[in-house]
Amino acid sequence: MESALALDCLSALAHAHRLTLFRLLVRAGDEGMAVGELAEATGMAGATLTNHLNILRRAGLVADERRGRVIQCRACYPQMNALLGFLTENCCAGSPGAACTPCKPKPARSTAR
Amino acid sequence: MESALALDCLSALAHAHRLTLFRLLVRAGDEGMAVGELAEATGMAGATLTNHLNILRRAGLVADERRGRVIQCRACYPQMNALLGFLTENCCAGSPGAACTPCKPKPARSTAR
DNA sequence: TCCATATTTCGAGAATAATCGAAATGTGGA
DNA sequence: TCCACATTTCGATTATTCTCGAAATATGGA
Repeated sequence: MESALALDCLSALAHAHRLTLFRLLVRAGDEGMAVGELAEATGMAGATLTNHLNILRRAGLVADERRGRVIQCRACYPQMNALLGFLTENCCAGSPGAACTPCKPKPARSTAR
Repeated sequence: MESALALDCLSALAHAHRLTLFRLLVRAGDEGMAVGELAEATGMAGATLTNHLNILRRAGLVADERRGRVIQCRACYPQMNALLGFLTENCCAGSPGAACTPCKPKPARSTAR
């Protein structure tokens, strides 16, 4: 996966609503869920939902298919796997037995502004 | 990993400069890189760099340690792995032999506004 | 103690993203 | 053909994020 596409994927997932949508679809499996079902599950306004779905679609993380009047969405597992591969690429390079020491998130003092 | 932390991690990585920084650190291995080295490698202004590093630190993706006057940063592999685990959690649930059909990113017609 | 170096915080302006009502589009059925 | 339903696009407003100069803080050495 190219860096630009990885960035699209990460940006797509880096939003509470979109992460929720994506996870709903991941759990829904191959059958997926209709846009209307997603609207009902999340309580989002139609336009807002479409906006978020478009972002996920452009990133290749969600695919859809029209079934009559309904549009059925599903998660694109391969794209997600490609993203994971991109992130771990060259991981621990140069440090053979890399310690991979755990570290905790900082308590956030003045939040990046 | 909790959803809120995953969101922090994804948001942290969902920015070209921060993704570049993180990947530089991933490749640098356990030894990591000094803030000054990162500044030189990326050409970012000091304040901008600190801002981005803070975001990565708060997400727990980057840790650092002072060595004299220099602050040495390194990628936190375990946090990254936890993020990957979060994303694949419940993957393909409900669809035993899930097709995982590939799908291409949409060509982006009117870009989500 | 005083200075040079490394990095962070502050503060403000510019750019980008999120939200939603209303109007437009596409589809199936009467 | 005409209508109801599902979803998307348009347009404008509000909120958030990015960026960077300048000032502040921390450290080691003279």
